[in-house]
Amino acid sequence: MPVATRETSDARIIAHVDMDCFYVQVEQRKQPSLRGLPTAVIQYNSYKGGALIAVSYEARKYGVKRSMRGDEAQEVCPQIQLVQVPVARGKADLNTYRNAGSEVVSVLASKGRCERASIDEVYMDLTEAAEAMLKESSPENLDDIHEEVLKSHVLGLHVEDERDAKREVRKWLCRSDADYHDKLLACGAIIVAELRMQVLKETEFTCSAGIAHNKMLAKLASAMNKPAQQTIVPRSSVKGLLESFPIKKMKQLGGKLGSSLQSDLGVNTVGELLKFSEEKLQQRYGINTGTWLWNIARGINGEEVEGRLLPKSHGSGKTFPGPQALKTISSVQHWLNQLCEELSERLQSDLDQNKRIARTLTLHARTYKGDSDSHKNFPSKSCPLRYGAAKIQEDAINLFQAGLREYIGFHNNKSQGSQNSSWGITSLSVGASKMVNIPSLQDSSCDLSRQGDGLTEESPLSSSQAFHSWNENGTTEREAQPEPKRIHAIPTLKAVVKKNTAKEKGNCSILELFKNYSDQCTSSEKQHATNAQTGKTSSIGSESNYNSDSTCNQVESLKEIYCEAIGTNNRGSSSTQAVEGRPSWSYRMEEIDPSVVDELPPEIQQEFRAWLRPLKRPNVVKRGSIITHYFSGNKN
DNA sequence: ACGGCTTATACT
DNA sequence: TAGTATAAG
Repeated sequence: MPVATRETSDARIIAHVDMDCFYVQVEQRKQPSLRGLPTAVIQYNSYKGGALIAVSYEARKYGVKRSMRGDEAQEVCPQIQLVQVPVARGKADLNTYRNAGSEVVSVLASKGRCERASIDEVYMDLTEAAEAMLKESSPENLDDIHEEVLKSHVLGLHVEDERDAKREVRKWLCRSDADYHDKLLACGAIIVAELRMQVLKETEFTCSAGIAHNKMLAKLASAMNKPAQQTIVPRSSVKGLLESFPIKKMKQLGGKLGSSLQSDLGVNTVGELLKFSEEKLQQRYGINTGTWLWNIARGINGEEVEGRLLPKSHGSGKTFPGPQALKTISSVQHWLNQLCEELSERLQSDLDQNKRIARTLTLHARTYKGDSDSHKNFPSKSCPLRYGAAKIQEDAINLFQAGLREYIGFHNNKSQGSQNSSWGITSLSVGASKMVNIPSLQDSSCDLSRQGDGLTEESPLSSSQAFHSWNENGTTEREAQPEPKRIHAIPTLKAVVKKNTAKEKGNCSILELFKNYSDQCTSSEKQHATNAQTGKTSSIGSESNYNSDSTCNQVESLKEIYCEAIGTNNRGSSSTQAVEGRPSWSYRMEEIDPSVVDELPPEIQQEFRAWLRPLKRPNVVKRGSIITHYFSGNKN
């Protein structure tokens, strides 16, 4: 029977795919003679030989690092091949890399839900694919496992002798006493190896990957063995992995937050985070961040793979460091024109290929910060976006002027008409955001499955025309236009909760537990939930006694909620409605006393707690306020 | 005041 | 909402 799991449970199979020194590979494909040579991609050759933005693994052996200048790189590695980023309109042009990234995504998207995490990284949810594979042939029966799979690294698997590695990995993959999670992981690893080979074949790019039960662990793993390798994270290895893992290397903790963890809490490894209660972390870092930290310390991460193959915004920018700072309106005008041209071009391709438009134009600028006392930043400004390079340019310069007036007003002094020196712009950028699909050209089938083909799809004229007619009589009256049907502008909290609550398939220890539990806990019908409980049930959950009526009731209600969410009581579709009005639920999650979870068997308490907890909560209460402290439940 | 350029997200 | 700040690579 098809079983369901909530996505926040760790029965998922998640992969993180990370292209190896991607820009270098793109250049090496363009210029194959560079293959195998120490190579780096640089931009702006002028100052100290340009800045490195990607370094091949051959070059890394010589100590070449990103964030070296070209000159520096040549000192440590004289043979290094330096390739320049393409330049257009006087600025770096990353389009070739963007397009190459899209090539990769469209290969990967054939196999499962993909989230484009950056130009060269993708998350995949392979749960369904892995389950399907496991269903028809468990890896234990697989004689024919490809070399690439055997080259996987399995965390926590000890291989005495390197030469035995593949044999050991095969044994791990095929061992018949593997638990369900490990078998699914094995299937995931097989799928990922296939995908990586397919990427290589179709794009000539190598990549590395991590296969784990959630995004955080998958991401961690993909970086552990590079290039062109994959790493598996069995559940049993998580604790040991995180224990000594440097906190600053965790995603999201590389900046100030991570530093604060170190200096304020004295936490240098993820393991050391375990010492702090959830409340303590919430009190210090806010409700969401606190809970997030508490979870990642335990290897728990319920974030979903988004299913998004296209970027949510486009931007074009350039810096004008130090002496090159722009000091006249006309120089700003010039550069804004360049940036807007590029932006407009990219918006037009996006429209042609993906049938969507951007609705907001944003301008950012920076001024030098050094000496002047008033620490005021140049304000960002935005306005409705009108298509066409000329219009974007016009709007952008107006935004700039508006920002400048404000900036000068705050800053201090008298404006010198147009010439001079109370300001200097060190960075300019324009961005387009709030992408929405165009109703008329959007076919009714689900776009997600088609997005990957955007590149190959072709009907530029028709799409432009459709757009223009839609847009025709209202550049300013845009709001009066009929709204595109399937706008999902901002995911509301409700939507998030819904996604996390109503869910699909898989298998889960909780479900199994409840099966057993209801077998023994006589009544499976809720009306009889008040049945007298005898000591018999305690055989499940250690010594804990389910002897209080209310506890039993609540445990029953947990069960109902769980069954509801996974659609065993109702069809999956009804659960959508259940979240909005909850007509079909007998209990609300928030009515459950959290302490009943303590009564559950220890092995699933953590899982259930993660499951009960909404992914995000509105951050209403001020950080560290008395109120938070006062109402925070007690957990050890 | 240089590592440049892009993107995403959380907070307010 | 718009605008700011943080983070990543």
